[in-house]
Amino acid sequence: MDEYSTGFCIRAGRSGGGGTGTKCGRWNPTTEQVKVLTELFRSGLRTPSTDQIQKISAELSFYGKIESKNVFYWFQNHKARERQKRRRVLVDEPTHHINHHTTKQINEISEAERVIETLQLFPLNSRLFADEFKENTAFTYNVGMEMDQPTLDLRLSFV
Amino acid sequence: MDEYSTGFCIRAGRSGGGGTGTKCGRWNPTTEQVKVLTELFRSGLRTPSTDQIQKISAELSFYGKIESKNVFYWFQNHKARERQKRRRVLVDEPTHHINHHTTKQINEISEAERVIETLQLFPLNSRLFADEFKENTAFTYNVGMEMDQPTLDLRLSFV
DNA sequence: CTATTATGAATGAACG
DNA sequence: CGTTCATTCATAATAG
Repeated sequence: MDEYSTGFCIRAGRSGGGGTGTKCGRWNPTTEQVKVLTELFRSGLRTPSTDQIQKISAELSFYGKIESKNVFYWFQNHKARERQKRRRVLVDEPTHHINHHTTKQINEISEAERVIETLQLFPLNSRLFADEFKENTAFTYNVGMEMDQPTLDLRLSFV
Repeated sequence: MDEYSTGFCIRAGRSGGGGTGTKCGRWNPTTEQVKVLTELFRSGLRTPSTDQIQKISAELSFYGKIESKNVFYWFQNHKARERQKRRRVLVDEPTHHINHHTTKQINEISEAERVIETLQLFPLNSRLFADEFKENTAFTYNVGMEMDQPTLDLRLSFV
């Protein structure tokens, strides 16, 4: 239809040789990776700094191939889509209906959002994650604590 | 359940022809424009001066609607992302023995940057690009400077 | 297989 | 300049 399809994405293509399912297409996060990322997001982390991104990436690499940019995009997209949805709800909801039950967890997020502002560094530990690999052991989220990492400066430009 | 219909504001229908009226939305560069810009960037141009921007914009306007600020932003973004990308890869790719290769490339670029600093003007040959796509051939105008400037061919071995 | 959805990736624009 | 936001493109995943 449209001709403006710049289509120049990473065309993995079958680079002669083994096509061992090496789908160099796009990153396909594992369940565990998504789980961790989602947890971080729910904890309030919205825009991790470069340092954070790299640490997160490093930790998540335990579960499978991953790059920093994947983490970067993941948060970028999640935040954007969160806003997108919220926005749609607002638009979809004229000034008529006073309250709706569609605004349920949105409030939660707003709440958590504030909490993370002072999050120093998540205690990501490969061993830790490995242990809870399959077990649904509640995450040991020592948000305010540091394991053995020195108080890393991790301030978001909050106000 | 998602039926995003944020479809207001035409989707840049500036397909060559009457690009008139197409004013909403953001600039959607044509492949030709991107190609030229990329070429310039690869030639070492990183922060074009106002004059350069003006001329580049003028040149690219042949391929479609474009403003100076688009060119300005394009270079800003491209440079920033190139750097960002390099930085990530640097920290993100420990599996590879990164000799001084990376550094070498950087130096090369710095060098090229210096070179382009004196790049008088457009080393582009419009006809070349046009020829590659359609038949917009007949199209020999000079970027606003003297027409004594012979059509330089800055073609790189790339593409 | 084709159509739809979910989401990774890209990038124009702009902010601090 | 580095970072952030918004829209859009492309494609893996999944429904039909």
